[in-house]
Amino acid sequence: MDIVKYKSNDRILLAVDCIIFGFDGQQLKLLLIKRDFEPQKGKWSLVGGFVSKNESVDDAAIRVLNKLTGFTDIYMEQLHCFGEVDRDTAGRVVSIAYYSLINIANYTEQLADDHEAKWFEVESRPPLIFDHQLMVEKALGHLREKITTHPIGFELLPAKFTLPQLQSLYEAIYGYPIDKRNFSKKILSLGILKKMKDKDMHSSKRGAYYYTISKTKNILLPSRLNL
Amino acid sequence: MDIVKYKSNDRILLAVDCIIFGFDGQQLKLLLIKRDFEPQKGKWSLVGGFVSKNESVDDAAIRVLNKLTGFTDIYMEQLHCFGEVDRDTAGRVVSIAYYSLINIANYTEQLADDHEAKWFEVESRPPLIFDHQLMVEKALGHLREKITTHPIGFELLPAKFTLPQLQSLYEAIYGYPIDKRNFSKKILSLGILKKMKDKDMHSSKRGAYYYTISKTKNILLPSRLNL
DNA sequence: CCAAAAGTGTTTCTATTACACCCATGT
DNA sequence: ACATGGGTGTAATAGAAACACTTTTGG
Repeated sequence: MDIVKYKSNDRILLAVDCIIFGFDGQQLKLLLIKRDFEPQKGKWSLVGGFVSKNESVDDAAIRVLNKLTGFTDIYMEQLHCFGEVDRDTAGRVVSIAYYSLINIANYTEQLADDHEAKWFEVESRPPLIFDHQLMVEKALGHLREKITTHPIGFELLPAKFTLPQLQSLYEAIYGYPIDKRNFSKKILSLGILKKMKDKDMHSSKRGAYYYTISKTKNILLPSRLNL
Repeated sequence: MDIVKYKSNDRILLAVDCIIFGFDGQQLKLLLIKRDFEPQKGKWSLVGGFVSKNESVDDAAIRVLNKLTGFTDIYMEQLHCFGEVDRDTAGRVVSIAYYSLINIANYTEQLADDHEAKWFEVESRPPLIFDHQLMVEKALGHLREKITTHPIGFELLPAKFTLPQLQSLYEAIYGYPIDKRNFSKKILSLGILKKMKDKDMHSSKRGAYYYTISKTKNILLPSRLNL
């Protein structure tokens, strides 16, 4: 198969780990699993897995995420390669971290039970194994940056969402409150939201109009949001 | 040494590749080498090397760069992991790409000759092996983004530089001209440059004042440059 | 004295921020 | 009728962009 083979003996175990964000309407959440193998069995951990020889690293990340959630078509982005020699206590493993945004409503209790997975509020997450804390922190920073320059927040919400919901999401990610007049002005000025005729009547008596993201538009923001 | 060993057989060759940027006063340059081993021997390539089992991925990148340039203390940042199955025609190799900024003046002809290395203008670089083109494009995008939010441009210049030099650098990276009045206003307003008493008399009869970056200051920009 | 690059301010315009009241409805 | 969250506009401020002339000095 290979025409030339490299001589190096330093083959290394490659893993992917996935920082999975969700949003429950109030808070930014993180999906963690109870690790079911040694070392550190029983501790909370990001979802991960080894990259096999005949799959791309991206595919491995997709596979790992799909196994846990059953979803395909998940927003996922490579974050960083974590390559310290002793990051995994059981041997040399280099890990490529990905983060993904999923609509928490699609994630059932059943799925969580099957994998001993649990959603944690990001800010009060438990201790994690290895360098997974580092990964989460880095992912958070990236997410905050990304959401100000690209319209990815919608991935965390249902297909139909209200402006107050979207604003809560931004507030949860940024960690501070935003003026709602300025928020709606700016978000709507992007021209990527389409107002629906119907309203969400759950959150208030008056109801809040639903919006959808109009996929026809180019999803690159002209500038940063600066909220 | 290991308490627990993972069972996976899918150990993979891990490489690092380095996109090395330099600036000659006019143009943004890229340091490439003539590959001296198969496959693709004789083609232009980024500098790279395999990650050995007992060094971190970051250390491998530093080692590779140091071997080529002799420099330590180089600005270097991890870019992305390239993990397609067939990216390397000689076998499964996953590569972690780094980009680095070096002061081209410190790089001697001797060093270049020793490694069959050559500086190319970024915009007219030769065809590169494997997915190295992709890596360069991604690095360029990152560099453009990074230089608008962090004061890293100085890494490409000598310790003493003039404002016109710094502006040329930004222009080379952005690929378009900048108004010099707005540029100096903005750069100086950051408060991280220190004006020297002496001038660079090479570029004009009048001479241009030298500046240095005052390392005492925090090197995080308060905001983006937006030039 | 002239060519060539360095240096410097003001105005216009655009984007961001701050801020408060009315609306619709279920109870 | 009232409490609750939804929706909306304007004025002040700050930042970005556009723009042209004077200075210095080697040749």
